[in-house]
Amino acid sequence: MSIKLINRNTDYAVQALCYMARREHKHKPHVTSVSELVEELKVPRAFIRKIMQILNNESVLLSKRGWGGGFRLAREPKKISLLEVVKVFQGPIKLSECVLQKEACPNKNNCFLRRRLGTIEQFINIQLKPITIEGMINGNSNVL
Amino acid sequence: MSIKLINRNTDYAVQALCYMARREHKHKPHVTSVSELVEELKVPRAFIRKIMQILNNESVLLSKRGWGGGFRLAREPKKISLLEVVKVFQGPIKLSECVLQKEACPNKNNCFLRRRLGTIEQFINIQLKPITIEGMINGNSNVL
DNA sequence: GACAAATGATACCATAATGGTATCATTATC
DNA sequence: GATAATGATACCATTATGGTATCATTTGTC
Repeated sequence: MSIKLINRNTDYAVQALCYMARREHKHKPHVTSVSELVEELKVPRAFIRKIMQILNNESVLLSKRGWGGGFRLAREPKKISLLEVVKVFQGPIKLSECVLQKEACPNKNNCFLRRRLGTIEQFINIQLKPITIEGMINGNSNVL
Repeated sequence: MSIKLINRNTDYAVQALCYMARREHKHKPHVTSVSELVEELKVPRAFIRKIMQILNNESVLLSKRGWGGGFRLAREPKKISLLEVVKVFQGPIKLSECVLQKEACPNKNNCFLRRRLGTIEQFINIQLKPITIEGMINGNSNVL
């Protein structure tokens, strides 16, 4: 029990995207199948499959069906951000939501708190946005 | 579905603590019963009761049993921080945990990511620490 | 065209976390 | 002793998370 920002979906998704980006770097137009991912990343087949389908629906990936099919990155790795992936699987980062219970907050404590949470929220977004798949496979931070 | 930093437990706890701090400010040694909180804050009785018990066990409150009993703040409002309350109900803020799946991360993407998450983690702690119950009832930020 | 290899869509399931209730025991005051 | 409070704890319902399974569809190869 501890607050977390990245769950298994997101984690696997990022791993898959990084793997595909590395692959693409070598042999240009590489189509990656779920089977390949399972072998390489040692992740549960059915689960990663669902994740890939979601990424496809969200236009992060392109898919090709049938024999020799699989997935490809829909964009350059430097144009896919961690923040985007997080949002796909865990929704937007809206820390302040929680405080406005049922009705709008009656006392202004909450409003004060909400401002502060807003600051944190903004910071997280700023920190995560510049982290791209490309940045991750190169291990450089771009910013830090 | 959206990432959140404060859940209902924490929210109710903060509301109760703020109420008690305000009360104490007027009539010095005020003992607050669960019944009073239920009336004032309109929160479910059994639930807030459990929350108060936890805060008591964690030395945020002192309790008095029997007739005329109830709870009092164990410390001055300015010495009770939001961060402390969050930790009691939601555990420490450890955003980086998630990434180190099962075994230690095999590739250094993760390590890079972890550093960045560490930065965010630190920021959240720095932002939340100076927010005290006193600060909240006065509506001033102390820092911002 | 038949077959096989892939994804598309979607329903399902198990476990844990969250939000909330209930009960019995104990303590303290009147 | 009655009553008003907390202490401890077990329980329950709903939702989120992590993961599986199934059937339909597409597509390349023979």
